[in-house]
Amino acid sequence: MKKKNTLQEIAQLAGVNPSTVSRAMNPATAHMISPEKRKRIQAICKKYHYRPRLSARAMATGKTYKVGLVLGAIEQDLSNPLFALFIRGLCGALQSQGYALSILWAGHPDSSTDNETTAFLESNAADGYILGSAMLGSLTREAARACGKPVVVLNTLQPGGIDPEFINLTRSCAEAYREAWQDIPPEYYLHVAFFGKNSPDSMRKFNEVCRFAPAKASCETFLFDSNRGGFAFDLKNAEEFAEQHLSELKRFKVFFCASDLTALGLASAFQRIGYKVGRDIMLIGFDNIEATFEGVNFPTIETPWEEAGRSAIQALFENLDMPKTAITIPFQCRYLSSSHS
Amino acid sequence: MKKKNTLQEIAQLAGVNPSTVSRAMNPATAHMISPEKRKRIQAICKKYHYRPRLSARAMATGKTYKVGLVLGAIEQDLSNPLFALFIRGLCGALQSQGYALSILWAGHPDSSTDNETTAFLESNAADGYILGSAMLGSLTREAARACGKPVVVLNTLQPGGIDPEFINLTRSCAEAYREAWQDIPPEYYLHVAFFGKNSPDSMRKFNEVCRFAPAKASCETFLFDSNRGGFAFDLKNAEEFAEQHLSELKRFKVFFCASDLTALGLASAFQRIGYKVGRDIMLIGFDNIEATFEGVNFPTIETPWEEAGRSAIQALFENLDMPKTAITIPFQCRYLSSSHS
DNA sequence: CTGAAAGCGCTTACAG
DNA sequence: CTGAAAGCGCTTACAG
Repeated sequence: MKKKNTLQEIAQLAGVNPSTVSRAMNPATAHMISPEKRKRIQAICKKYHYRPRLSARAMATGKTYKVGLVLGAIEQDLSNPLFALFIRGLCGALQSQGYALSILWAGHPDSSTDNETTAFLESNAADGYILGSAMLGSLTREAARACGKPVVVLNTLQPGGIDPEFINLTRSCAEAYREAWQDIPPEYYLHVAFFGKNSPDSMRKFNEVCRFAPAKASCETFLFDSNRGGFAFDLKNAEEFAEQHLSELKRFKVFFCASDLTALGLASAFQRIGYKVGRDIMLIGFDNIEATFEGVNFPTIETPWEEAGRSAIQALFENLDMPKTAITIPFQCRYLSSSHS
Repeated sequence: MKKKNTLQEIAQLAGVNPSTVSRAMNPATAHMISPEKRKRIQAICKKYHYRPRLSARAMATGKTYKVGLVLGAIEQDLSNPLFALFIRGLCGALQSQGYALSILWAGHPDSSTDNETTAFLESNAADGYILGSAMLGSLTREAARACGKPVVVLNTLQPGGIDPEFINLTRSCAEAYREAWQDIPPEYYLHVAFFGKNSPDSMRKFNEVCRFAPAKASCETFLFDSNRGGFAFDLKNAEEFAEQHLSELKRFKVFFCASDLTALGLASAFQRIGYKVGRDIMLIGFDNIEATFEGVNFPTIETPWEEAGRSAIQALFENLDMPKTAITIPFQCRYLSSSHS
């Protein structure tokens, strides 16, 4: 079947007006066409692999059917498996509506790619944007602000607070940490530590841990500077640090960990000296990677990244007309007790 | 400055014909306009943050200014830091030409997202496609074949051979392995092993190692089944396996490793028994992650992923008109001796 | 070098 | 339920 290229040609083949074909092919208007005619038209379209050309439809409707994901340090953002889940959420929600995700590499702040990004934003290349990285140049942020389209910022990655001009997608771990504390026997309250890589993200998590600590509890920190970058080294880095500081670490019974990988590293170190996780020490992970691949055997706190991606898209679609409201879309982390695996 | 939305408005402001504005704004035609007029028009456009709307331009030119990256198992593909480099290469090359990358999640083979992908491909949503994953449904592959647009397949991920209907981006490690062997003292030729995770990718690497082995050399394999998925565990998995098989491993002097991470795991295991890498044993890594973050202290084989991304785009652009030629675009791996760090 | 006009392939009031 | 027509905002021969 040779591919037919335009509405016109299909209309001729079907012996109807192009507008009839158009209506039959659009789910939103298909009901206007009599069932027999609709079926016949759709059959012809399928036969010739015809679909309305997206750019023509875009021109006619004023939409672009694109949402732009603006990334700064691609190599960092994209190499996190959890970010991949977020993207999957974005793509899933978009594609079911006939939209697609466009990646915009804003490069390093204020580089030439920053300008390309600005150009992209100013050329109405998408109906909405998602700022997915903390590493964005001011030019890019400014252009996003001025583009007249709704913008979602991923606030987990954003050290600052709520941005009044954007739609803020924020992570809320309150409930999860509260539940985690409830699982800790009170006799351990004075033997709780936070363990993880020294990073702003860890500090934020530590603050949350403290915020929801019971009255008589306390929490110390063990933060290691990672000489090797990338989360692929998190496990090993954690293990090495733990081995070096085992004598101090042994004073504690419970560890809130910055990630599942650091928790696994800590576990390895303890296992080497015969400690058993769950018996001698208690670990509470934070989903970093583990949950995407297999069950964990200690409790962890899960961030519903895919769901967050879907929420981001939903928020964009709901704000297509009134772009610049200060909105906060929280997504709740969940505490998963160890039995979940 | 209120944003001006159309060529018309800008033309009025500048007191010229819309076509003159159009020409002044397009780098390819700007030379047709007298310098003074051009400057004046460009200044006005900048002042009002005006750029020609991409979808209108697309309609007029018949291009889409998009290239689609078709991904199957997003969570796998995107979570590899090296794939991120590939994407950076794609985005960089595209953006400098006014193009953007669209992500297409084809989902699990033959699921409903497969249909969405087909719909996307049939609606002329991009000027070319890159099949970035081995995990693609047959529907998707078929649609890519039929879409009348150039298609690049990433052949490193493809177990099969060259596909005559696509542009094949293939990795060539011949030269790198040849050089690697040259660095190995002949007295070790009978004490060489390949070490890595048991996977098709490892097997292909092992085959290459053997193919370029000197006449009197031999190479055994040590492949471990990874009980934990994801490359974040590669290091730890390798280390554990190596510790369990240390007595056998000690028979060897040289290890070709499937990745830098597995090499690091192996190194850890040997270090625990006092061996020193570079003195007692020789490791040859394969860039998996390490090189993106820091120098390695053993030789490795680097795949120029970002360059590969740029090559993919170049190949697409060169084949916009004659899409279905069997083309092979090789990208050469490089052997990096340990001195490079 | 610049303008007037046709046209890209759809969608969607409007009329019947 | 269907058709004829206008229009979305650009680009690009064509004419001058």
